[in-house]
Amino acid sequence: MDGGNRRMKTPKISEAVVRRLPIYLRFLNELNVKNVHTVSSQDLGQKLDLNPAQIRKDLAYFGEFGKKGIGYDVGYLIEKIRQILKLDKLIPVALVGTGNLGRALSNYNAYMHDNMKIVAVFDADERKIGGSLNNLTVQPMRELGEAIRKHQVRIGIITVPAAEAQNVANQFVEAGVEGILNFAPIIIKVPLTVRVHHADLTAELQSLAYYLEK
Amino acid sequence: MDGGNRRMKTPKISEAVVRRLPIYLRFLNELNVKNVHTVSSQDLGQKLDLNPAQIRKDLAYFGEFGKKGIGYDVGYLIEKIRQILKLDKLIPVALVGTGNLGRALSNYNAYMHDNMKIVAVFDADERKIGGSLNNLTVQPMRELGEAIRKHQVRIGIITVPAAEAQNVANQFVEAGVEGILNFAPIIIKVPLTVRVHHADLTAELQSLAYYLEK
DNA sequence: TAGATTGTTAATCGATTAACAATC
DNA sequence: TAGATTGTTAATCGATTAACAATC
Repeated sequence: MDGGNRRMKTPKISEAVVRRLPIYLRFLNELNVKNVHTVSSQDLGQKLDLNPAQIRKDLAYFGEFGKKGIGYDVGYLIEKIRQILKLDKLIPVALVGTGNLGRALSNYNAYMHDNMKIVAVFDADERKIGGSLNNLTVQPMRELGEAIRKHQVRIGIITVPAAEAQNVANQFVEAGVEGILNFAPIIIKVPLTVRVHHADLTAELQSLAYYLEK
Repeated sequence: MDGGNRRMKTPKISEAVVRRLPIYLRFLNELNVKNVHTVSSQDLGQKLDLNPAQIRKDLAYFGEFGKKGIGYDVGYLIEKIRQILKLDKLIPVALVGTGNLGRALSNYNAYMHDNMKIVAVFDADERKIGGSLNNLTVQPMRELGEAIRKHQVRIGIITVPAAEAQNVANQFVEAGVEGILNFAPIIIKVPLTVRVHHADLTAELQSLAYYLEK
């Protein structure tokens, strides 16, 4: 289902593991800012509400980054996780949909995500086109393909209404995007070669309701 | 770790199951709008990229909602899932942080989430106070406790910078909120009686990078 | 009746946690 | 050396999927 084992550099990393790496990275960056140079799986587990054994196991999938009896060097581990997540080189990102959510994300992005950079923004609404968003000019949808190829965009973000999301996804795929982060409340269909993550804010909120008393 | 088995109405429902219920609900609502009256686990699985057996099993935790040989009645299943998720009665929600993300969510909310309603919004920035957000007036933080009690707010949404998130969470907890949806990129600590969901947009995006080729 | 599809049990698969030898 | 902590194996736990009797 994976289409053959690429380079077999890593055996078979589960999604759960990959999703925890950014969490580790973020906390390590905090430690780094505070000039903390060493951290144990114990410390990490405590702060992140995770089992220390799990953290060690997660990291061990990718190499031996720690020192027995000591722990992990913060700077070194940051470097390694950034490599694993491919955040050690610039990843150009495009965004479609310049509503509140789109604007929120491009601000977020402007200073938060090391090496992921929104390089083009699009909107289907003629009135929004030509407007400015975080130093970028909002472009019409018809320019999407060309702009994506020109900037070598690898990841697309969808912040449009559900009814338009599949259409936008198709255009992203057509233009050669490798990954999509979809905020529209709908399951979009793409070829197996394209990875989709679904940030489902409504589902997040509704599932929270389940845990209310009575 | 759960503090005893409450009413034992349901045996022990996993988080994974609960997170899928809103997905089912949303698609069922779409069918309902299209006047589709019956749906099979097969159909659902196809549209939602899930195994039909899993869908049947998920639903079976809560009762026998289908008819053998026929499938599920769309309207009836909607009603049942809404009950399970406690969306059959109004759930008042408060939001702290009226930046782009906060504004995006309150718009979203205004028309999307059946029976979850943002009834109060707050900001720490004096300049934002008194402003209007989706028919609500932005209130200062000092009014949070009183407003939450007055409106019987049960869920709090945090859309403030990481540095302030724990503080806001504390105030939510203090005021008696039962669940928190946290958008700040930090793990917040709350008593076990309060449920926290973490919508980690940065992590979502960064983990996507892992799946890029090369 | 024949065909379809549920609810549920059993089988499989995968992820988390515990335990501990290795070693800094 | 004694204490601490990793990397890793084994044990446990939990979730997904397959299979099928029941039945509409």
